[in-house]
Amino acid sequence: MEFPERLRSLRKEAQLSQRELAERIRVDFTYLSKIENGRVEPPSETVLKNIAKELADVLRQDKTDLADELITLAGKVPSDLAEALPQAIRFLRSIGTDVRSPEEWQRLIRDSSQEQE
Amino acid sequence: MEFPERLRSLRKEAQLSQRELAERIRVDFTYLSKIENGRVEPPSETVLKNIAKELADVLRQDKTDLADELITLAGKVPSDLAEALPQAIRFLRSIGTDVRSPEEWQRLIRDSSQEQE
DNA sequence: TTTGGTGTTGACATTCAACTCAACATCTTG
DNA sequence: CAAGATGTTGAGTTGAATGTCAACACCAAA
Repeated sequence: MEFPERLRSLRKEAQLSQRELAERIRVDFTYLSKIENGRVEPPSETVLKNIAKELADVLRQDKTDLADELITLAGKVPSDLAEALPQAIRFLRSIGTDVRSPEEWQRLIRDSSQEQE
Repeated sequence: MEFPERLRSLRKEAQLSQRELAERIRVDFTYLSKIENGRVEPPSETVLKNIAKELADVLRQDKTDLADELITLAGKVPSDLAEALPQAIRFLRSIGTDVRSPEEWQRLIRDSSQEQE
């Protein structure tokens, strides 16, 4: 699911109108509408975090996890994670991972989940 | 070493003047000066890649590696890597890595280098 | 001492992300 | 139908990112 649909889905799950959610996160509600319709780019990390906070609150989910989901779905990199990334890239290269290949990540996920069986 | 000094160092290593490098990457040479003096933010990923290409060419280094070094030093995330990142985050979480902790990355690097001994 | 090569600076230009605002459409329920 | 709640759209705003341009300073060699 892409970002706009995911956001709308979460908002409805939380049973909030665009106006309600928008007021809580202090943006104009018409902006939310455009976001949910993909008429504009996903919002800033700040707004995404605010959204995640409110929704996680209502839905009793983990705030950080939800923020990361939304931020990465939005095609961005959580800024605090970005700070750790130079290290991360070096590490992944050192173990021979092609850090640019989603397929390879898929494979790693499969491998690691099998280890736990 | 921070980005500005690293860039100047590489440029000198390649024995290029600011004007020479700037012309090759098609930006104004005064912009390079400001970058090397930290008077402005590091340039866009596009410019960084162009810089990496020229310098890697002269210095006979790997273009992608140099680009990644410069881009991450500049506090940015290589855009093609960013695309793989949602997968990456899920994987790293699945094996219990705190993806926000540079110290943890350090530890992983140490561990993996020991494995190879 | 002036000339050519180099680097620095301040002021400005341009573009774009990230919104707001006013107006309108639609839905629904008494 | 009327009226409140909800959602959509187009046009405009604003500040930050990403540069350019003109001017000047420095230095080494001819």
